[in-house]
Amino acid sequence: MQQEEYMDQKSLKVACSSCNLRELCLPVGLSNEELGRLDSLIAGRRRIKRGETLYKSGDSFTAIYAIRTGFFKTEVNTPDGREQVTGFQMMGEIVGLDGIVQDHHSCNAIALEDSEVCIMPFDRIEELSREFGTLQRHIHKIMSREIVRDQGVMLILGNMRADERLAAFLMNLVQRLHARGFSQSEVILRMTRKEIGNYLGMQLETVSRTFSKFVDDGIIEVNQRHIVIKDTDALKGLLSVPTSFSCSDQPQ
Amino acid sequence: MQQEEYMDQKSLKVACSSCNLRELCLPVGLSNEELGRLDSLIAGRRRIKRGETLYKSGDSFTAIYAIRTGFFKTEVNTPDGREQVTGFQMMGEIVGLDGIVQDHHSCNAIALEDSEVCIMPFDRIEELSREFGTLQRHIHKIMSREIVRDQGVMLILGNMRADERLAAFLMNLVQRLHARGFSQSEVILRMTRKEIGNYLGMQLETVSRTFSKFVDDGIIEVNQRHIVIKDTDALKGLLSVPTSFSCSDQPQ
DNA sequence: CGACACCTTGAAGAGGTTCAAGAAATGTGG
DNA sequence: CCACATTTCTTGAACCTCTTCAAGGTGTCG
Repeated sequence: MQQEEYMDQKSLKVACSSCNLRELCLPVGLSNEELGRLDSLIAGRRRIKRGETLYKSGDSFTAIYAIRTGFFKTEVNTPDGREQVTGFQMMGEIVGLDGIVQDHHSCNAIALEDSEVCIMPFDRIEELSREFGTLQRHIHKIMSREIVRDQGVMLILGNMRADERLAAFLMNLVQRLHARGFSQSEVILRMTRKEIGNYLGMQLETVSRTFSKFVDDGIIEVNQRHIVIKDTDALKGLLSVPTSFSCSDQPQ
Repeated sequence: MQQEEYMDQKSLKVACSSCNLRELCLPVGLSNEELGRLDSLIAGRRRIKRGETLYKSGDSFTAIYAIRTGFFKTEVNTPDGREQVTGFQMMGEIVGLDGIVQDHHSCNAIALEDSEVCIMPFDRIEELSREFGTLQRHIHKIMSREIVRDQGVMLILGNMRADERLAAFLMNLVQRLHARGFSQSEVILRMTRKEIGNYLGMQLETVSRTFSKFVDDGIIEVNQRHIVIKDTDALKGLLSVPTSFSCSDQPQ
């Protein structure tokens, strides 16, 4: 099942220095020399098919992963069968940081579409971090960003009503996609209503109904998973807070 | 207002090596030599009176703080006046990690009782981290622990009903206090019903009512902020998940 | 001792859940 | 490539948990 398809490093040119995500991923702000050294940090790549797990709760922690292509969700499970989606991750984003503290992962990372990740062994990261202050600082920022993102999710879950939650979710998604060169007003959702609802602390029926309400209000168009945002201001207005508060994206 | 009461480092013996929290705080697992060097990491201490802020959203980030005595809450604010309590921190725990990513803090840290913290300038931490792999790893674990804790809060906010949330909150609090040598069955709450409610995504009236229900069921005794847990199993039973899932505490 | 913040409890109401049914899309195997 | 099974999505209606509004009680601090 979990056949690890490690790629030959040379033949597939696994290199941050030539990756078109280098502005979004780990290497941000590194010098050319540092960037060259960084390439040695990638142990290889791995393809994960839709529905398969990159890692799951309890797996021993060895590496963090940079998403090259595709889309993931992370979820925590409880022994009594409940689960909570803790985030959706797209290309250029890093997953796996949850595993550091216990040397085992504490959540599952599941591909929502066929995906590919760069494998970055964590000892190697720590090693290089001791050498390069820039990389060290960058790793710290990535972890801090995750903490700040989580604060934003708590705000959504603790303070907002259904329509505000969904508006915040959509705005956040579109913003992150826009930073990657995609449309500011269109999204193809990679997750089901159920997964959205679980993430936002509501039932799938409520998600569906709220989408329908947005359509009635002329704010969006919905065709299954294809969402067109017709009135961005109205969507922002539902939050009445700057759209940055729950941004999982690279700020600096 | 924000008069920074830096203490003389020598006169007050600001030293991890002689701190009675060293088993819970930063120095965990360091050798004696490392521990000696670590002392140089503490730039001093600061006292924060009840109600005052250690740092607030927008403050420039210079240091993280180890709580020596007292109790804090962290909260994020939105421009439209809403706020969300993102955590309660007690002695031996670290606050301030939210500031790394933007070089400015993204939340407020407010003392819920007269408190004292150790100031640990972050450049100094990064410097020493490059030297000591043990410290480096430890910093990474602290940040990862915060991420895992936040996942637990998301689970509470996204999946649980009022009574489950409050039970989880109480269990978590008591557990962390127990690890610090306090009673396993008694707590003096340092926060108001309103703050508990805000943290748990419910109204203060619901918190109050749920406490009353627990009392009726013989699970706890309540005298204002003094809580006695009479039936730990019943409290755990309300969760039906191991009590570790939302633990903000030092696992390893 | 009085002012203020905090807590409790009741009653009415709203937002969201749950249950149910049907429609649409997707995937599978022949 | 089509037919069938399965998953996903939408919508309705009843119900329930939690919120909101209100009032009174309790504790605390100057």
